[in-house]
Amino acid sequence: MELEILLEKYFGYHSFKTGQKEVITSLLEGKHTLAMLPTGTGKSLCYQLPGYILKGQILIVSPLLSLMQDQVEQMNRFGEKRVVALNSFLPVEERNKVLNRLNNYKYIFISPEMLAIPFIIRRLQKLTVSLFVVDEAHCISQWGFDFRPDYSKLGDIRQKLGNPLTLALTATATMKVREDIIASLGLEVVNKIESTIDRPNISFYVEELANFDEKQNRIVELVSKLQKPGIIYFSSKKIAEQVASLLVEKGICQAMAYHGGLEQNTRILIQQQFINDQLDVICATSAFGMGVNKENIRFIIHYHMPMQMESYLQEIGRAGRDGSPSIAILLYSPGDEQLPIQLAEGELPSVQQIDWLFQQIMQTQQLDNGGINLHSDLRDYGGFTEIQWRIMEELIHHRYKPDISINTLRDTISEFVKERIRIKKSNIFQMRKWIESTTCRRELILKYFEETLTSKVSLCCDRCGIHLESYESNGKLSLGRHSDGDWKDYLAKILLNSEMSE
DNA sequence: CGGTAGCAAGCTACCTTGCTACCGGTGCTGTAGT
Repeated sequence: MELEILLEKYFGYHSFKTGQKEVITSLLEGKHTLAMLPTGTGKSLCYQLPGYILKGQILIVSPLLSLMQDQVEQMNRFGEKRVVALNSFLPVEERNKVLNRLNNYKYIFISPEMLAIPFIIRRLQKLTVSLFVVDEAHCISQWGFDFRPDYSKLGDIRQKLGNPLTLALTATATMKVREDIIASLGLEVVNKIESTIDRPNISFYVEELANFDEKQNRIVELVSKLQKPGIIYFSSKKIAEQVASLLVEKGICQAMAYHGGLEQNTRILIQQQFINDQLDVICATSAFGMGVNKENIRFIIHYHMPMQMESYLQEIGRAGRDGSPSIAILLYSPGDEQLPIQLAEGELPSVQQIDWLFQQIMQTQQLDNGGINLHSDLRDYGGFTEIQWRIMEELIHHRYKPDISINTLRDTISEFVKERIRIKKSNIFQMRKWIESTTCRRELILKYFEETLTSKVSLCCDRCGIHLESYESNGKLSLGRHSDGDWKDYLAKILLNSEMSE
């Protein structure tokens, strides 16, 4: 009862959404908690409310600067001023001020990278962190092994902060990812609160097309007929821009491309315009989506397949937050899996590069108790990308021990890299298996997340095709991609049927 | 793997064809003074 009073007092809500109270109760009982709650169920309340009960600071690890800024602004609007985002947005002078009076803040948002800086940890150690929160905790597993290695240091940091009570929040995590999160954070006993990942109002549709041109034409067709707004996902910044221009030139919709290559301000502007309904369609790379709270997204089209089922689920999960019927369409051409495979291989250093680097180390460097000193010239000569080089630095630093030989070190690192590529390829293969499968797509996704489908939804997927079959039996329409007008009618019928079934 | 940019050869006088090399996604970040 007491929790409801706090909820009303500080947030103005009368009742909790699914899972919130359970998570908060678990934390207040002192249990480390892994909460898997669907997006849009107010995950941030799960750490904000305990802040009014627990003494000391709430430290929230967040993956994106923009996400932190949003949270801080939102909390300020709710009247909570003791909030700060400790990151590189904060000018140095101000950052020092904040660091000198951290005690005045109740909620501290921080990136894993900043959290890895010894100077920052020393400051944080002076506080009493009563709750350590990892927001979007699947990033530990998705990014921690290579792209953002600081994600894998959170366990050490937790320990340095005195093993505080911990909350890991995510919307999509397989059993394996949940295990990664728990192991990486060094948690022993964990209370898991999990809700289904199924989104019954999102239908699945996979369509095979011969090539690039067909895909492009199909996108034009689909976007002109589908109810908007929507997002189209690409694995290439250039193609995202091309398609956005094409859609605008043809007068089909207000579209803009969104990817990591754009200026930070431009990105914020485009996202805002989309949220405010000034844009119908975003042609995006995987950079788009985290923290986008838009209720009425009606379709998600995949021009390229994502690199794993988790990413796919996260991306399509941005549709239909309002509960109305929405559709996820994936366009596939044979051989599409080659692009993600190339991306996966290119992210990690190759075995050849590793061998070369260790040759250089053996020829030119002396080992001392400080470990291996890597000269940055080697990066350029060895043709390492920024990410590959950082992975090498991390691995060498992390796995070097004075009592192992340099050859052993090289071999362990090579093995690690090979294993990572094997896992990534297997994720891509899983994705392709789903695309090619002839059975119910929803059932397969749930199976992938170790869930079973309990009740069949009326608008499921192209494989279930209940509505499609009944449609065809009228002898008029089919969902073939050659039937221009039919598609619109088909969707109209989908929407009508679902309204009736509600 | 598949698309494309850039260049050279081939064929005929400006355009086509063919070869090669290359690219493809996600984000964070301490500083100054001794």
